[in-house]
Amino acid sequence: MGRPSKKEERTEEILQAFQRCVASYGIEGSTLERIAEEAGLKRSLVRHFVGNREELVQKLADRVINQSNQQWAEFIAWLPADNPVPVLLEGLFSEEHSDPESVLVLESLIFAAGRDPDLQQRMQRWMSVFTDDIARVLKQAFPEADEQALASVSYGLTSLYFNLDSLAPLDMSSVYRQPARQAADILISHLKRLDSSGTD
Amino acid sequence: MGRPSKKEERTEEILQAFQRCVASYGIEGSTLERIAEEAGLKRSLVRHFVGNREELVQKLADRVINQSNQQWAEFIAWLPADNPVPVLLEGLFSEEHSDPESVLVLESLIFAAGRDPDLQQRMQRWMSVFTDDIARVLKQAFPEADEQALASVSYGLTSLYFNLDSLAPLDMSSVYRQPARQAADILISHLKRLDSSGTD
DNA sequence: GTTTTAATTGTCAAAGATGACAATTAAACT
DNA sequence: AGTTTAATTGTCATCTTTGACAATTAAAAC
Repeated sequence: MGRPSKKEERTEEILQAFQRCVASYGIEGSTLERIAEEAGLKRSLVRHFVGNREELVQKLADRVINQSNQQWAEFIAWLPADNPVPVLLEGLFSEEHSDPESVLVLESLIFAAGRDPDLQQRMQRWMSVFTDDIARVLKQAFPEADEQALASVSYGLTSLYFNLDSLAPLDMSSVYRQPARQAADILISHLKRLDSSGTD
Repeated sequence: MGRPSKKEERTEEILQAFQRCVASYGIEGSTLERIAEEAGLKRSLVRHFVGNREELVQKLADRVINQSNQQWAEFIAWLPADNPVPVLLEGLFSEEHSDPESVLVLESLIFAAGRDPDLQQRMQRWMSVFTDDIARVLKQAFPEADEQALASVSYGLTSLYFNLDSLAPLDMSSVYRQPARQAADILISHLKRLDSSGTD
């Protein structure tokens, strides 16, 4: 009985609004007032549903990290067993699949990790999962390539991917997307050459 | 006559302190109070010498961009005419030459450029100079390589360089420096293969 | 319609950040 | 010593952000 709770939806709306704010103003620049306005709510409601500022940031981090982990895991699992590399590159560098906002939020979290040991550990792990998963896919496609080369190419792809979105505020993605993609191709072609057993 | 002015030194000290603050708290998180404390001065003095917050940010941007441009120009000019590429890579990826603080500040400026059209233009130009200069050096070393490949490798090196420093808050540079360096080598080796006239 | 539960609104005080300015002190020069 | 210039200190009013909580309204069950 009693009035039905909107806690879950509201929390979701608020965290989404927070995410948008962080993407354009950064964590420190996202005041409760701004978040509330972005969510179309009163500030009191933000506090009522999600808590104080500290909890808000904590929950945003949880949400973003979990969401990213999940989407990434799905993406990796969804890659075709047969010839995964071109699909991987498409997913990382095509305009349709790009999501600068999420990446900017993740970067803000990495930045904030500098003064939050807990967050630092989580983002370290998050980063490792990213490069390790890529390395695993590459290893499968190029089994003869040595581990160092695989690790380097994985890291290289990661750098190219993140850098592209971190330059989003400059509004030059149209200029840099193609070079990023081509640089990725070059890194991959290096593995192809190392691996003459190439099914690729 | 009269008491000698310390405006220049103080301004310098304040902007350096601001820079340190930005590197760990971001632009929005750098309050005048914090900057003053970091500089070992009273807040009134910060205002007295540099002006209000707006001017402070403006002058920081000027300083960082100009300083970066100048150091970069010197670095490029200082490269040996003979075999510049290995020295270029050393400068970009060796631990001794790394300066994460400056890069973090530049990234904060790029981030802030999202809501400041003026700054956006300046950072666009700054970014272009960076990649174009690298492309010029590579062009000289590999004259036969096609322009697209040169542009892609230049952008790739830039991404690897920036990403390495932007991960500084994670305190994993010791892990990622070598992969970054090796990925850079892979990109370069691609140009070598394209350019059989290689003096390199 | 009464009860119950929770969303929603509104307000107030405390803390933090900023801007402005008066008062004082320090370092030069004559 | 006196003058001049500017650094330095201190304070006050204002604005913003935040936290806390009371009062009201809305939606369900009975």
